[in-house]
Parts: sequence; C-alpha cells; structure tokens
Amino acid sequence: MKLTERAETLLRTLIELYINQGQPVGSRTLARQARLELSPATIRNVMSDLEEMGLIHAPHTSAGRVPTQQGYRLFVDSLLQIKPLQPSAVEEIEDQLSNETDPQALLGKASELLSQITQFAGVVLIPGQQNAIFRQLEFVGLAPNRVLAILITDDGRVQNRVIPTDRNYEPNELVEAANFFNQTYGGVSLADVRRALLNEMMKDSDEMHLIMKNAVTMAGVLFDREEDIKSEVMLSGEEKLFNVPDLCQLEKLQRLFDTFKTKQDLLDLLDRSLRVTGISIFIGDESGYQALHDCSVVTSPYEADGVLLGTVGVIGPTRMAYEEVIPVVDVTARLLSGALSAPTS
Amino acid sequence: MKLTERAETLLRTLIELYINQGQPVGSRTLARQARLELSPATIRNVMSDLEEMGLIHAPHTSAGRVPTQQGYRLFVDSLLQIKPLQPSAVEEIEDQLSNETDPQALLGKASELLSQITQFAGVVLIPGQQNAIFRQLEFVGLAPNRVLAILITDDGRVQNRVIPTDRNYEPNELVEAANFFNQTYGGVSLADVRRALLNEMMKDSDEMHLIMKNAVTMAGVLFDREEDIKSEVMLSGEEKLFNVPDLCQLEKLQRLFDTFKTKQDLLDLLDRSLRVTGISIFIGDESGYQALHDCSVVTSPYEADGVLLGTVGVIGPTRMAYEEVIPVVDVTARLLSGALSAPTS
DNA sequence: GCTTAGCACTCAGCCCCACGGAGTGCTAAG
DNA sequence: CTTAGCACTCCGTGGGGCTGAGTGCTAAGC
Repeated sequence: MKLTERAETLLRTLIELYINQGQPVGSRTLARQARLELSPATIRNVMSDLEEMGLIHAPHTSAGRVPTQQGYRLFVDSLLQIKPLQPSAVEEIEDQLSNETDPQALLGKASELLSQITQFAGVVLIPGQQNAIFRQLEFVGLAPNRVLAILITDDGRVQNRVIPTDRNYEPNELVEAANFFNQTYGGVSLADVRRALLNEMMKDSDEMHLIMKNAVTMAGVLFDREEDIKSEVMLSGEEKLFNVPDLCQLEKLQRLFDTFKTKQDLLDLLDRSLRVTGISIFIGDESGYQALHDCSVVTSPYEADGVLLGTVGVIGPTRMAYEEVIPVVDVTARLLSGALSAPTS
Repeated sequence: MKLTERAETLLRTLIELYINQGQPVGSRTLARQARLELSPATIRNVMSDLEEMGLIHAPHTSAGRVPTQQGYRLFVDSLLQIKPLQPSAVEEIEDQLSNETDPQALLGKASELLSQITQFAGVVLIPGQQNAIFRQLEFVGLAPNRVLAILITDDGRVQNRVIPTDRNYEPNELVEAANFFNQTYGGVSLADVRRALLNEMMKDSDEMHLIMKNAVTMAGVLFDREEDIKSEVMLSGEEKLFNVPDLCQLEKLQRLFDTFKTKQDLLDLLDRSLRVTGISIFIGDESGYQALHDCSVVTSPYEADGVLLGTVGVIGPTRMAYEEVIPVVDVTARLLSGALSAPTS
C-alpha cells in the first residue's frame, strides 16, 4: 500500500498546514496551497484515500482533515525536511553551555535551553550510576553520633548523606576508615562496591579489624539506599505548556503534571530512548502513557568521551514544528556531549 | 465600628458554610444554620450591615454572600476556633519525619507531608547561609585542570562545585591547600569568609605562600557564586492544586505555576514570615502578589537547637479549612524543629 | 424599636432553536 | 481521470424564554 507521489505531496502540505494553523484543513485550502493545479474535488478524492489508510481523519462530517498519529509518523519518517539550525543559534547554545563547569548544572542548563528555545518542556535523563566508578569516600564528623559521608564517583558526581552512628567516632578514626575504604574499593563500579559491602556485612564482624568494621558499617548505610544509584530526571519549563493551545485544557495539563511529578513514566520513556542511537521521536500514544496522549517527545542521547551517559529531549504537543525541534535537540545533545567530554583546554 | 455578637455569629457561620460548600450563602440557609431563631428577613438586615462593612460581598444581585478578604481576616484573627490535631495524626507526622536523618531530605519530607495531609501545596524555605558557620573545605582532583570543591557548614549542609583550574594540581597540594584553608577559616561565618577571601585576592599575590595562593584562588571561585549563599525554596504537591475547585482555572493555575517556577516571590513572602514568631497567614492579595490572588499561605518558622532556621508552610485556596490547616502547619514545624535539633539519642 | 411576612424584582444558568459558514460526498459531464 | 454542481451534514453562535435562588423594601405585628 504505497502512496502515490501526489498523495505524498498532499499529505505533507496538509500536515505542514495543520502544524502551522492548528485547524482542520479543507480541500479548498489544500488545493490552493499544494500548487498542484488540481480542483478541490480531485483533492477530496485523494483525501478520501488518505483517510481510508488511516493517515488523516475528519473530526466530524463538515470539518477539514487532521493528521492521525500514523500520519505524523509517516511524516516524520519520510516526508519531513529538516531545517538546519542557524549558526547564530548554535553559537548561542554553545555559549550558554560553556558557562557551566559543574556537570550537574550543565545538564540543568541544557534542559532549560531546550525549553527556552522550543517554548515547550525540556527534559534530561541522568541515568543510574550502576556503572559509575567509585573514586573516593570521605567521612566528616558533624555532631555526636552523626557522620557526614561524601561519595565521589569518576564522572565528577558527588553525593552526601548524614549517617547516624551508634557511637562517637574520633576524627582520626574517620580518616582511617575512609582511607581503608578508598584503598580497598577505588576504581570499582558502584554496583560491585555495593555487592562487596553486603558480603562483608554478612561475615562475622568479630573477625574484622576495627577500622574495617567502622568503614564497612558506615558505608553500608550509605550504599544501602538504592536511590543513590537510581536514575534521575530533570524537567524544565513545564509551565510553558500552559501556553500551548493544544494542551491548555485542565484535564490534559493535570495528567501531564501528575506524570511529571511522579517521574517514573518519564524515566522509563527516556530510558527506552537511551538504547537507540540518534534522535528518537515518540508521537502521542506511542510512548504508551495516557498522559502523553497529545504530546510528542523528541530525544537524543548524549555522551562524554564516547561513553553514553543519558538523554536530553523536548516534550511538546504532537502538533509541533518537528523540522525545527529536531535539530535543536540534536545540536544541544552534541554540544552537551562536547562540553562534558572536553577536559577544559 | 464593632460587631454585635449576633453579627459575629452570623459572619462566622457564613464563612464556615462557605468554606465547606464553596457556594454563596443565602439568608435562608444562614438562618437555618445559625440556630439563632431568626427569620431570613432579619438575617438579611444583618447581612446588609456586614456587606457595608466590607466583610462580605454578593457576586451579583440574586446570589448569596461570600466572605471578602477582610472577612476572612477578621475570621482567622478572632472568630476561628482551631481544632487540635488528632494524636494519631501527630504520631504519623512524627514517624515520617524520624525516618529521615539527612537534613535536606528531612525538609523535603516535611514539605511533602504538608502537601499530603492538606492536599494543597507544601513549601519550605531554607534561608541563606550568610550566618552559617564554615566548618570544612575539601578539594578532590577530578581530571586534569578540574578540581571538585566540597564545602561543609556547621548545620550539616554540603555543597560541591567543580572548579576549572588554570593548571594541574598534585593531590598533596590539594590536601595542603584545604588544610590551610580549614585552619584559617574554621568557625568563621560564610559571609565573613567571603569577605576575607575578597580581601586576600586584592592583595599582591606575590607576597603569599604558594599553598595559600592555591587555596585562596580555588576557594575564591567557590565563594564567588552568590547562589551558594542564597536562600532556597522547596515546593511539593503543586499538582494537587489542579484539584482545588477554586483554583482550577487555566489562567489562575498558569500564574501560580509561573511564580512557583521563578520562586523569587515565594522566597520574599516566606522570608517575611520568617521575622514573625509563630503562625503567619497571608490571605489573598495580602501577600502582595497577583498570582496568589485566590490563595492563602499559612506558615510557621522552624528551628534547630533554638536557632531560627527557616519556614514551612502550605499554599492553598483562600477558601481553605483554616482550623485544620493551621494546626497541621504548627505541629509539622514543631516536630521538624525537634527532628533537626535532637542529636539522635 | 426590633422582628417578620409578603411581594416585586433581579439575575445567572439552562435549554431550545434558528441560522450562517465551512466542508464533504456524490453524480454526471467533459 | 478530472471537474463543476448540488444536496447534505454539522459545528458554533446568538437570541429568547423559562426557572430557581435570593435580594431589598415595605408594612404590619410584638
């Protein structure tokens, strides 16, 4: 069931028109716009075919046609002509990103940039640290029976947690414990450290040297919390979606913000796109989440020094200017990768 | 212009009714409800007086009356009878809070709890650290020309930032620099450290010992960023406001979420309430922010070991059950203070 | 002088209807 | 295969009438 060239042209112009205007497109307008020198009646015949194929759809009898999800899918897969981003815009992004040195802040900035440029919501996936390499652990005594543990991984991310202890530790005990731990586990992946720790704690602790025991006990608490290893989603500019005509209905927005809040669905979605190289586009229900019914998600993975790190993307209405959003996401992901890779030269 | 006792009773029942039902209250319903054995006609006369005083207001000729902002104000100031919180509810809050040891996480939890219990938005102000005491600084080499600086203050808060450096530092250089810094500035307030640093950096650096120079340069970058010292707002459960009948209109929610996003207004508002002891209540426009027009904010300060730390609160519709929200905020603030104070016993 | 019954009046909300505009499907002719 | 013409469908809008709720006023009663 292949489309004729004429049908393709008409589908493309119809979708382009609809994306611009947001209103069902009728045969008359389409005839004028497509420059095919055909009468509306002929156009109607073709439209009828397209509708039978499930690519467009009439909201009601006397309205024009609107692309269906499959229509959009075909459009982005084979009809879309992507506009390259203006060099000035690229520079702008590059500038903004190079102002940040802190990786966490950099990702936040990227997400905000995406939101700002597209006027939709920007999103960044920071994937779990299961594969991150343990670099260093520090213990700092805070108060009696309270120790601050600081965990540093190879990618420069830092996590800290206050650990309640069963007794008071002397400063030098803390240093020794940290030293012991760093020497033992330096260079090991977090997941492996976790496993090893669990193992250690199973053993009869009487056998262990006191220092080891201290280190293992405290670090055990630190690594016990799964959430430190879990993935994370950063979302920016959700509030901009209030201004999107296709989404600004209470129930839609409510569903959206609910899923934004729980983040789990977003996480799964972005995680799926992580396994794909290059741009991923989820149109409407393709994501599998009710709340994203009228939304499309455009994502691209980013990396540092060739290692896949996570995903950046944009969440907007299904009716979005894909030819503009796609390059923005693409370029941002690239520049982000660059900023994360280059050891400041 | 004092209210008669009858007028007071009527105003109170009217507001209570309106808070429950959300609809303008007419003279007939009010007569039945107030148990004053008066006819609707008499009630109408009193209502007319109340309207003249600006305490209630009729949305249109043939509707009942609705409290005005001043009406609410009078109500919470002198007519409101606060219900004490059920002991089981108190325990629930205590339980939830005692599960967290990390202060940052604790505040987040408090905010979430407030939102969950009231079904409005919970909010926590973490005020600036100008007065926080510098405890310890650590430098960790990450990559060539990249140093991770970790700043620990006396209240157990930790901040870290990746600092780009102009040259490569040896590990022992970093340790020495940190040691120098810790010895010099330990126990000094952050604001003073910042001042001192600026001073040092003005001096001709040739005079300084190399270690000092290193320390000052790197710490200079760290302290240069105002934001580390700035206040912070944590917001939870904003999305619940979608379900509040009085607020679920697009423009209102949009304005709300916009201010939530920028946070500056919230910050100012909570900061104001910080200077008051005990519960503060901002009704509608009293906050001075357009976006909070139909909202009230109920806040209470919290502390640790007798030192004022910040503010927790609830943001909901002006038409909220104050007699329930107030004790929730109050108790949460108290229990939070307790959890932050007690060194785990 | 306060309270109350009665009455006329006002107004939002709702349903119904008519109408114009936009666009379609079909048919028959070129 | 293309096109002109025509009948038809349906949404959106605006007006008109009705109902229910509640008010303000007035005059009578305690």
